[in-house]
Amino acid sequence: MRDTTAPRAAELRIDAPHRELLDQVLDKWSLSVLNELCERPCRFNELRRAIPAVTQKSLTATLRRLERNGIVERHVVATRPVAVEYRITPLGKTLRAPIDALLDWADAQMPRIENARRAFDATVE
Amino acid sequence: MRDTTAPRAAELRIDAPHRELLDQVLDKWSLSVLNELCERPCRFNELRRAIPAVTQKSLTATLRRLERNGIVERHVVATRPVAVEYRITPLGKTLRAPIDALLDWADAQMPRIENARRAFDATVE
DNA sequence: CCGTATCCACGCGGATACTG
DNA sequence: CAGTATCCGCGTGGATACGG
Repeated sequence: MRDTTAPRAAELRIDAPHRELLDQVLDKWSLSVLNELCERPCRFNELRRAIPAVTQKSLTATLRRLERNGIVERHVVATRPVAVEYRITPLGKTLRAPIDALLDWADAQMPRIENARRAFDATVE
Repeated sequence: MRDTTAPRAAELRIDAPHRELLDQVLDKWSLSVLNELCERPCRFNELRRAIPAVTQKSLTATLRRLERNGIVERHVVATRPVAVEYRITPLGKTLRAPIDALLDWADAQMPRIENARRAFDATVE
């Protein structure tokens, strides 16, 4: 919680580490992956099926990035062939609330946004 | 507001329009711009000075995108030379809360994230 | 099943120069 | 002052093929 008593704002600095973190955590496929893993642990190919548009390469990259940031865990079960299960971590769960806030915002404001886009596109034609 | 009465999760769909909207609103420079404009209306070059790392081209693009989505307004004062003032709109202000939630999360969890990164990088070396 | 390796196209964003 | 125009490198992400 940042200081809300300060009359001046300006303390809302978006520095490089912040930006980088948000980029890693909010990138193209992360939200979908997080969404799935918030419900249940998933195998790699379960995730692929749940998110049909993602390629294998991108899904691997997304999972590695989230793992590196401590958002998901990777569990390898040494069967033949191997089974790999991905789970959300406690740290990852703390991301749920702010992401939900963002998605709620998007849901709520989407009509106004679309109006604004139409209006803008009309003036520029 | 999504339906919070549903016991099941899985309703947290991230579809293409959602992703596109978030991409437009959370892109590389938008947070910094929004941050400035939440405090006060700004001229173009005021914004450049406030965000030294942004190029003219990128700042223009960011402002156009935000304007198109109804997040900021552009006011041209017909002096010589022209003055252009950018302001946040009421719609834009509704973005503040979810973005703050995200930045608060980043502030709070940054140490844990950095630990996770070090641990991960150590195992992979 | 769960990846890695390779190739390639495309678009973003920076640098620079110029204009009303 | 507030942009537009142009060029260009570089990373990201898709397609495809192969490996443990």
